[in-house]
Amino acid sequence: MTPRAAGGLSSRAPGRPRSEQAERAILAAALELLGELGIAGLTMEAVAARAGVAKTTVYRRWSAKEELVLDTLVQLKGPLPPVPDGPVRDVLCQLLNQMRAGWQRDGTAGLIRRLLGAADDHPGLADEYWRRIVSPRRQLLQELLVRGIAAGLIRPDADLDLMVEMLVAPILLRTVIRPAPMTDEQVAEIVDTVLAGAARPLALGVVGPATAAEAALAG
Amino acid sequence: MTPRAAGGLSSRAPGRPRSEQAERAILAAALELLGELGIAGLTMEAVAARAGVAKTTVYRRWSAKEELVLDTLVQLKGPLPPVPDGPVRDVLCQLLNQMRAGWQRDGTAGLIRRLLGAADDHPGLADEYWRRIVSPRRQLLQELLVRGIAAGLIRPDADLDLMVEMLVAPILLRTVIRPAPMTDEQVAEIVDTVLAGAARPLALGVVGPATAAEAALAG
DNA sequence: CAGTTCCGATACGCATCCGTTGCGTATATC
DNA sequence: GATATACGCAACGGATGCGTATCGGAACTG
Repeated sequence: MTPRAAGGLSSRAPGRPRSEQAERAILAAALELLGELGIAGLTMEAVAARAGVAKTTVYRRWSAKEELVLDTLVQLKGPLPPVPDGPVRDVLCQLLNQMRAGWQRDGTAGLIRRLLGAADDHPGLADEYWRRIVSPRRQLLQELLVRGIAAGLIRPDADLDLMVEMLVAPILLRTVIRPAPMTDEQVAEIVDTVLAGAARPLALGVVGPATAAEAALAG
Repeated sequence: MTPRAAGGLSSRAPGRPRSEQAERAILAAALELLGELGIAGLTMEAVAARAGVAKTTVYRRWSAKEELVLDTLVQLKGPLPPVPDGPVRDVLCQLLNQMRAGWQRDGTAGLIRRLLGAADDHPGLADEYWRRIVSPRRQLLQELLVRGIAAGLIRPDADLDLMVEMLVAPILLRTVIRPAPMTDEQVAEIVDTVLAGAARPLALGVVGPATAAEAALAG
């Protein structure tokens, strides 16, 4: 589509070149407005205004609103944080606190809430976000849990998918779904709880006596 | 406002009375459309059409769209399910599976996602939903955990708020945020994990040796 | 300088939706 | 029957937003 893609070596295309600064400004403005107003609330006029650019300049690059929104989300990916070395338990705390900080930054929580609400209108967008951003980080946690199995910290037949969700979901709830304060100690509490549960041989042996005591107390 | 509120005993207000059937049809249609299209997508014309009613009939009862939406949500409350008797662990499984079934019914998940996305536009609506629907059920779970403390199943200084969220959040994630299959066994797994973590005296004694073993393995 | 493309500004056509109004008809009380 | 209200239908004014079109000027190539 773009003439720039064709001319690799020789002469550039004739005419005034497109301003790359305008392109960056448009994407930045779109990202902001996306978090503030959501997909439905975002308007091309507002994007152009905040970017300090005429509406025609936006439409010259993205022929429709949905294309702009998709490119805006794609630029979000960011590099995966490197996995630090150390005991699995401490690394888990560290990574989860990192996620928490990310969700609490700026308007990130609002942006994710907006995307959730619009997931049914634009399934492609939500899938893209999940594929590019969520899945890799989830994969990373899961590999960490595998290390935990090797270290004898987690029983080998544990449901790792479920464990990852038990680690992430409470933090997601307190940062994105229903923002509320959350301390490092609480994150550690979550990690220790999940690890304690994953170390348990098969549950019934542990829960049995307690419920028996309770039954005796109730009866 | 309504003349019906004034005339308690004697004569009814003059003129043709309002159709209560139309009122029910409007609320039902609004609820459906709210789940399908969200607050922003819901239009008064669509509500009237689906209810089989003229638009004026809607505006005669609710003077604006937001008022209709609020009344639509309020009718959702439904009675709190009675707390069954039995061992805390089993009752927890039962209640959580009940919540899971509720979220998986019909378009409930979509409705909640829509509300989440619109929470920033209409903070009053989200608060109302939380106050009327979420909080009572959360309170119920918390009281159940108090019973668990009395039974010696949970250590007395446990963070009950956090525990409730650790129980609910993973289910919320798999039913509302990112719908995926979930079995009764997985719900039980969550309950047992959280209970195992809450029984632990103070964590460090349990995690210590495992990380030590891991450190020996890594070094 | 000639040719080409980008840019900003403005205006437009088209569609959607909110909330209102007018009118003829239906259903109630006195 | 007189009166008062609700109902369905249709149309309207006002606002918003998408995507397009036009125009003068700016930037870059040969």
